[in-house]
Amino acid sequence: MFSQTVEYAMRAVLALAAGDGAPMTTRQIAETMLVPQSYLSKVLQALVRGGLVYSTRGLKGGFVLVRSAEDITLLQILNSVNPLQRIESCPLDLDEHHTALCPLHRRLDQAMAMVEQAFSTTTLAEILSEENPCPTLQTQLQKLLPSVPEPDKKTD
Amino acid sequence: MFSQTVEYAMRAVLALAAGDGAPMTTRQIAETMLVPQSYLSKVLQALVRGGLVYSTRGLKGGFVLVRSAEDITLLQILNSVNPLQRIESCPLDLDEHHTALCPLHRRLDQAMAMVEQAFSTTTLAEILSEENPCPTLQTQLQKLLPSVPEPDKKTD
DNA sequence: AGTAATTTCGACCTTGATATCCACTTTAAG
DNA sequence: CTTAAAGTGGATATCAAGGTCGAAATTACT
Repeated sequence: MFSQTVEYAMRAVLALAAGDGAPMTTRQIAETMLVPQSYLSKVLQALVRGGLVYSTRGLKGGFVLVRSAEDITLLQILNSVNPLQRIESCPLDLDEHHTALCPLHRRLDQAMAMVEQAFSTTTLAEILSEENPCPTLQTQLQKLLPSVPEPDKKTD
Repeated sequence: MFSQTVEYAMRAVLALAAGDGAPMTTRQIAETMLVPQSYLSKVLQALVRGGLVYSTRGLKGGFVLVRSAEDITLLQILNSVNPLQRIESCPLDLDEHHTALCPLHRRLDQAMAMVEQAFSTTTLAEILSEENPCPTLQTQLQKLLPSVPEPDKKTD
């Protein structure tokens, strides 16, 4: 239901949010998040155009988040890459005179509204603060950024 | 978020449910639901393979619903055309040892779960029973099937 | 200042999936 | 046996996903 590009975009922004403030290069993001590097550069450009990340070229350049993790929602990421377009009017209705949707498209639109609602209330900070049962991400991040703390692991 | 094919499939099944029990031809469905006829035949085949509609060839042939409108959900239509695949395990986690999803994919999967839930509890009968503010569909249906009643229109 | 190294940016190219059309074959009714 | 239908396969177009490569920008080092 969500495209590969959306997956990559979310991983990329998550990587930036998880790191220290320093610019991350495409390669760094690609390696930590296991995303094809050459495609990631396009996704990142979409995020730049979407106003979510800022890019600086040249040595020590890379990508940084424009806002802090608390102010970035999943919906913003989705929208800068695959804008979620709600159903405005019933595609079956030729003359767009009335505002109400037919029952079918009301359901379809409601489904999208639910996703929109859920994603618009989920911030990156929220995601990062939850205990993270994805070991790969932590491992990759630690390889790259020694400042990132180890995950709270149950001492067994 | 939903493909064109899904749109067409839902329109087609809705057309069948709205008609009398007699087989409808691809052309009839295409004209009532404003779907490209030549593509619709492929969508209908997917619905046949999905077990939702039954087809008979030859003269007086066409498509009929296998079950009644009360027993067909939007999810079944979606699944026979674009199977909604939930996220089973975090794509970042190479070795699939643990069951829990990471926070990001938990959200993505929750979004799909909501859609799945909404679609699985919506039947065709439910959609048909609501007052229908989509005039085009009614008009087209009446052209084809005189037995279909006029929509409840406020007598003005 | 000049140059080399690093990195994004942008423009093409390939591949695969989706959407659409058309012609031919098969099936069934009369 | 004719005719009306679904079924099937192939041709085509468009879009998404991914790759390649060179140009432009920026920093660092003489």
